[in-house]
Amino acid sequence: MKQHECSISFCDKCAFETNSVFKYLTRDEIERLNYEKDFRLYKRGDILYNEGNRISGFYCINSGIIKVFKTGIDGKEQIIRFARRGEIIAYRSVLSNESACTSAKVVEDCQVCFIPSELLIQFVKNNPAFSFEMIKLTCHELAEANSYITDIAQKTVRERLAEVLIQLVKDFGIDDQKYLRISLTREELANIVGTATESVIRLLSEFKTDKLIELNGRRIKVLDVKGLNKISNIII
Amino acid sequence: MKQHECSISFCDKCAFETNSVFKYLTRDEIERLNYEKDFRLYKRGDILYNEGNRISGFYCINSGIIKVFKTGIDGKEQIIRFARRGEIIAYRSVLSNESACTSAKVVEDCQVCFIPSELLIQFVKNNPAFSFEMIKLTCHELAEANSYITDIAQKTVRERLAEVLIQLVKDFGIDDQKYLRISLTREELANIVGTATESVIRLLSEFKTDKLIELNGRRIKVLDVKGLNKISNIII
DNA sequence: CGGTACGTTGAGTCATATCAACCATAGTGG
DNA sequence: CCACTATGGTTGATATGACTCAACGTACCG
Repeated sequence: MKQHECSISFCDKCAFETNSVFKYLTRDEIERLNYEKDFRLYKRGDILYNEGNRISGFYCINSGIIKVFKTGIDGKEQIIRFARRGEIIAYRSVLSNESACTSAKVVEDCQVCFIPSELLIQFVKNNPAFSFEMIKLTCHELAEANSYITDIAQKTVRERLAEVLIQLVKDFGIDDQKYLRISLTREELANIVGTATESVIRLLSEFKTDKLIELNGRRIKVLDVKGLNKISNIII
Repeated sequence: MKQHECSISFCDKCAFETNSVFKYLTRDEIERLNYEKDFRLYKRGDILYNEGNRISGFYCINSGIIKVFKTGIDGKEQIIRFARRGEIIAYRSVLSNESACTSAKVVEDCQVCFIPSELLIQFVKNNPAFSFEMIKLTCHELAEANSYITDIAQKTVRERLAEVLIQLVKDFGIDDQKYLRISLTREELANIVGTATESVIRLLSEFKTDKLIELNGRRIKVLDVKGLNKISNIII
């Protein structure tokens, strides 16, 4: 878990570029944020915090990708969500003043800002507009979580894998060669879907046979989003 | 979906008795709440609102039990949570100004108060203490949802059913004869666990054989919480 | 009394997990 | 430079948990 100090663009610039919740802070508040934040670099595999940790602040991601997960039976990870540029993690534990109920690990090398707990609490308590946005953010995550519960409970692994691929396309996009802009190990994919690594491998190669995707090691080329949608049985 | 008007104790009294979020409102605010709320009665099976509805307010439960669920493949319900005395539902949709992402149906006859959207939004925008409590509430639900995702993804149906029974004991308690204070159909149990009705029936009768529970129609007597805990493989 | 909703049981099937073996790749250290 | 190890990917064989389908029992209700 290496950390390096270095400089980064001011928070106000970043907040507007990324459309983050910090957009709703006042000029003074964002100055304080800028002053008190701690800029850090992390490499793939680094852990930001672990389930059960009492944490003294939360993180805003400037670049890179973080996975947020819970650890279940015999250490198997269940990935809850990914966080990328402009998104914040660990704010839940700060706000409810509980120890972390998830862990966070770097998927793609990251630049993040660490922000002390007190600051978030003060902003929430003093700035109603910001507070309202935080509520919306949390509500949004809650809606997603509920819908994921329904999916996992009712859909087959095949349907869920197709859905996860579509979701990854929506969240991270594809490059000009149609390659997904996030690359995960088979095990990580399995830990999103909630299945065994071998099942992911088999299903991916089925999708490949059906010309829905192409595989190049860890890189996935998405050929037929409509086809995947059909498989995933998305409820509108 | 029958509704009746009638009188009920003032909100301030109720809020303190039930320890609800409304405890954090000012005297003036709770007066307004009291004045603008609409008291209603619902019977088992009544629907408060449906997924996709645009709703003009939210509900505070005074007595009875409501199930909040999402509708999945071919109409199968996935129960997300229950709400009981002092708890509020549908606030998520109000706050994020989206149509409902769940439905709500009465499990045990209810007295509820219907509160117009504007009121909640005003309270949240003007009362930081209340707003902070709303954030905590949402964060708490989020933590529970995340942990349920992990459970469904990683545990067997048997483990989950045991866990659900324990959770129901925690939430609703047992009477002096050790009967669970909520009675659900087998199908409803299945819709919490995320499985088929028949599977619940078979597993319940296994639990009965193993002297963990006793069954009397819809009523469940919980004999051995420790045993259920062991089966459920609870992660501390 | 028939109707409807719920509960139960058995049999058969299938998706998915598990176990095991093997390959590819990259990094490490002597 | 090569053996060594770790990590990730793949495939096949096998086991089994859980679902589906179907039949039937039970109980309440108008």
